[in-house]
Amino acid sequence: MPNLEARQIFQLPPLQAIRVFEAVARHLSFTKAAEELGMTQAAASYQIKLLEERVGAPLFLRQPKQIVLTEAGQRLAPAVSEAFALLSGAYAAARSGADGVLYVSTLLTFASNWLARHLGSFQVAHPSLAVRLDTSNRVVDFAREDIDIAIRSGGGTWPGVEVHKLFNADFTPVLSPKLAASIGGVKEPADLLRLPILDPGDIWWRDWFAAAGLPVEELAKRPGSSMGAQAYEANAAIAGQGVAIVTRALFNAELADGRLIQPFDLVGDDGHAYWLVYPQARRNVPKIRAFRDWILAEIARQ
Amino acid sequence: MPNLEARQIFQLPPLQAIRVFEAVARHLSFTKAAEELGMTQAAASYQIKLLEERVGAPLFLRQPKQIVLTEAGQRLAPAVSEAFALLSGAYAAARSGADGVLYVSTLLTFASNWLARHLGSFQVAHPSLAVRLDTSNRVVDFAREDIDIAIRSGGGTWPGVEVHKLFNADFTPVLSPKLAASIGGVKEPADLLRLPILDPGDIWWRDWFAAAGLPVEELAKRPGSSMGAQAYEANAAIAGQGVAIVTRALFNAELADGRLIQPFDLVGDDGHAYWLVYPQARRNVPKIRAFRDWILAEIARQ
DNA sequence: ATTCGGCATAAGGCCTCCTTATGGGCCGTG
DNA sequence: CACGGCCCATAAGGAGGCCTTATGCCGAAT
Repeated sequence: MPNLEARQIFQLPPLQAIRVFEAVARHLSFTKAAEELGMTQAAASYQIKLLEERVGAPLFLRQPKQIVLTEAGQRLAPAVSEAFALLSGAYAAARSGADGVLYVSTLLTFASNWLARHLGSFQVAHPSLAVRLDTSNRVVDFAREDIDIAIRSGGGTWPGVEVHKLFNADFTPVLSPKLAASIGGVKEPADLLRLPILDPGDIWWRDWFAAAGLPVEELAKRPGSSMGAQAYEANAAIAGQGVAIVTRALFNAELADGRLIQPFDLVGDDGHAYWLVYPQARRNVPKIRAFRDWILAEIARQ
Repeated sequence: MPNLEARQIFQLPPLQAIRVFEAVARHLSFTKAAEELGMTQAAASYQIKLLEERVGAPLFLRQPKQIVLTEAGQRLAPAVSEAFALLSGAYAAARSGADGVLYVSTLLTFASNWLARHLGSFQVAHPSLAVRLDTSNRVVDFAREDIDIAIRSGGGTWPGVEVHKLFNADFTPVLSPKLAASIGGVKEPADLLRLPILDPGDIWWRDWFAAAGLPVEELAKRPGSSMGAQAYEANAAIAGQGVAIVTRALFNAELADGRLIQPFDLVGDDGHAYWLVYPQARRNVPKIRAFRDWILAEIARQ
């Protein structure tokens, strides 16, 4: 394609030259301006000459001791300064303004059972960073949604994103102590068959049954009511309505204070895990680093 | 010198990228923006990516049918548009505004005896061009003074400037018919010795006396009162106060209407001339071309 | 299902823009 | 008055920013 930018070129000045002009007009010195811009005096001279040729008139009068603006230069200088002030202001705002809000896309269960409990310490550590949660189970596309960082579960293989494993998405049955007591305690896997199974259609149940040596076909007979999220089923379990199969890491608190008990050491693991992910290109963005460092440290503490 | 522009770089965005961003934000399309800027879509994509990396956040969400601004983009776009509007406005003003006034540095005599009589026709031809005369006999330095074009006399060899010869700075004695009649007419050069010589110290008188075969030492005896400009001496001559030595081209009107007469065909010429000069680099500036073309045509008409 | 519109990416080359080196003009000082 | 210092201009040379061409991918619409 031929270079057809002619029209543009006459509407807008060469921007690099304008930047130099702004500095020179401010200092009324090529040398000082060049210093400020981190370039040589010759480069500043070159750019000003360029701009003067484009404008069609000299912008500075070269006088012995110092330079002064010509009439054309005086016309140009104030507006240029103002324009640059605007630009740098907006640029700074876009940089740091965006740093003030962190958009996190997170899975339902993780949000309610992990984030909700720990986010407080992040806020304390980063009081100027507001976190906004986008809670849903879809896999967000960073190119299409305004999301900085996400929690996902799965195999940990997504293209173009940086991934950090948070914990394995293992699974094991849990229930309330009261429910267990109602049948005289849950001592061996087969005891579970005497209790309601929450979301028996979940593939985890089948895997765990198989691993525990229980008849998988039992599951199919059960009334299938899936609530769609571990958090809901766990709440049902806490309420004593049945046995749920959950990832322990998400229920540390309930298991610790006895609202839920894990009757068996047998833990299923299909290789999936919970991951922290964000675009590779943004790995050094301060707010993203802050959140990553915090969450990894928090996970490690458990 | 190491490239130390780091500080700058973080204060101001890459300007070329900003220019592209402005267009993309306006069109909400990489392709259309690239078209407007006279470049390829790939180039626009490249610049936006660059800017996004600098800002540290995506500026656009790439959605199937069209792109939309992210929050960071929305923060940036209005200010950028405004800044560019400012810039292009000021740039245009500096370009055309400077075109509206033509600064002419001119010699005293030329101003009063030639320009003053002809400038009217230039104004008629270029009503939007205001001419400002800077009348003095020094040689202006275009780099140091806010001057577009100048009239100089001399050898015609100045560096860095474009020169056009207007007419030779020849010289010959002139006087009022009345003064000539007062001694019964001026018929041969020696007759002049019976009349007052205006500015006898002028080197032109010596040259002309020598050429006319008159005794040069006569000049030294005369009371020397130099008024410093042909125009003044010519006025004195018109008033009948003596004989002045002047360049004919500057007194065409007086010679034509009889206020002055040129008694002898003998004309001195030291090789000097009147020149139109202006910086070579500005030879294509419209207002300079306009003035040059006009003055050369006007001179040729005589 | 295929095509089309739109953006992303890779590879390669040009040309802008910067650097180094040098010179000139003017001013202050010894 | 000469010399050194400061500042800008200019020339030559080189690196890299930026653009182009070519191609791929994705989603939408025919």
